[in-house]
Amino acid sequence: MKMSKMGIRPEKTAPGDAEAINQKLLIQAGFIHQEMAGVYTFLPLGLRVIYKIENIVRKYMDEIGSELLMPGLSPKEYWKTTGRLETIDVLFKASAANDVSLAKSDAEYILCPTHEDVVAPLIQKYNPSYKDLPVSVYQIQTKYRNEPRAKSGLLRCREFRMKDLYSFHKDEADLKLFYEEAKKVYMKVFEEIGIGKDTVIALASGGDFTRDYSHEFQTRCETGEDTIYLDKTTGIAYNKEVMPEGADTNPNFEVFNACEVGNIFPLGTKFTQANGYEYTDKDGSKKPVVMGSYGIGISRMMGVLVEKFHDDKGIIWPASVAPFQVHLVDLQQLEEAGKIYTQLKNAGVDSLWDDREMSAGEKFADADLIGCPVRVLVSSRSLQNGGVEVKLRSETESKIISIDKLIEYINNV
RNA sequence: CGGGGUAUAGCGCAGAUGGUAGCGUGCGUCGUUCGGGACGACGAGGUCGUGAGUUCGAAUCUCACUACCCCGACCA
Repeated sequence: MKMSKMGIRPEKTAPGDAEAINQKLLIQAGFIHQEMAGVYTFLPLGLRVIYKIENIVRKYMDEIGSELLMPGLSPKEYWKTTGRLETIDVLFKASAANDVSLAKSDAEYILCPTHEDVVAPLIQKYNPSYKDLPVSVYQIQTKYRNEPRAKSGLLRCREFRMKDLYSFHKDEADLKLFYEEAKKVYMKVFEEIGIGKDTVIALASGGDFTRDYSHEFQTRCETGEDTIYLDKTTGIAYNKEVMPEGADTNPNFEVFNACEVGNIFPLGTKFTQANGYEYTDKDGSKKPVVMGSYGIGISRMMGVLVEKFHDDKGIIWPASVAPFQVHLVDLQQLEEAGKIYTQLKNAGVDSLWDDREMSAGEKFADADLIGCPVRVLVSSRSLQNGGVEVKLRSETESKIISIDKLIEYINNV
């Protein structure tokens, strides 16, 4: 992508009222634009990161479920059926009553905060028999939750991207099998994104979903809003919310801040029973379907990555989710820059080509701010020295690489 | 929803005791520069969050409202 045609440019200063580092850097670098508290536009750079994260998630979720897409807008009746119209206090309700064309209508809809209530009747319709189970579906979709206090940039939004997967089983034992498999697949996702070693599975409250524990995927992060207690002998992690008083003085626990990037719930029959979803077993008897739900916060993940991976100059994206692999800096509008851009493109390397007429310092500053893994600098000086100058965002030293070895170099980074 | 803070040019900010708004940056034109946010000259850009009130006169004082940020409560 040519930077001159991106339609968005980095700011020289960070927003004055932002405190969270992800909010400051993502806005300053031009990844997101705030529309309201907790509601953001994903700008070209930001959308690319969202897609990168989503595609990694998608790749692994395809191993355990099939993708579909449910609507963000849903009929109120689904939520009445499950009783959650009253119990979820962050529901956004959409009204059509003031639309002249529907003058007398008092129809009210729900902007979905999650989809258990929508997916259960859907799956019920197509999967009546023991032969159909287990079955699982997922989607990557925009959620709406009227958080009483949106904050910290992408960490806590009122509109956000989420992957949610739902599984349906004949019994608790089968759910348990799937549930454990889902944990493993989740960890693969986090490993590929680059936070595998820093992510633990913590026992947490099941909320009003279940009296059992739910399991949170918590990524170590100094600015994270959750506190995790890791039992050093058993290796089991707990969210502070389920810890008894006094545990923080117990030396057997390692205590650290973390940010929740995923949460999985054994739902039991709460949603299926509310809908009267029973399958017909082999012997002809009716039995309640057992359900689980599994979420990953896509847009929050983007925020967490910035919280974790940055320095005083800007973002340092993990290569797997960087908006571009290469930031091509062209200091003098050289013809070679265009050739290199095409060469990279033909080799399947995404690059952001800074073709703007600006000073070198500004281009370097923007490259550091945006945070692509590899900076490739082409200038009359670099050409004189035998090629292009490459520098990793995570390092300070640069070196000259001949143009014909550039692709090979990048592929080995 | 409680507590605190903020709201002035695209962005970042300054404007004591009331007198009709300024700096930096960015933007436009010209010239000089050209490898870590270059320099000079000229220029464009603001109903000072909204609405009332006090006053001859309000960015400034009073009240109400709204929005945003932070702490707390909440977070299926």
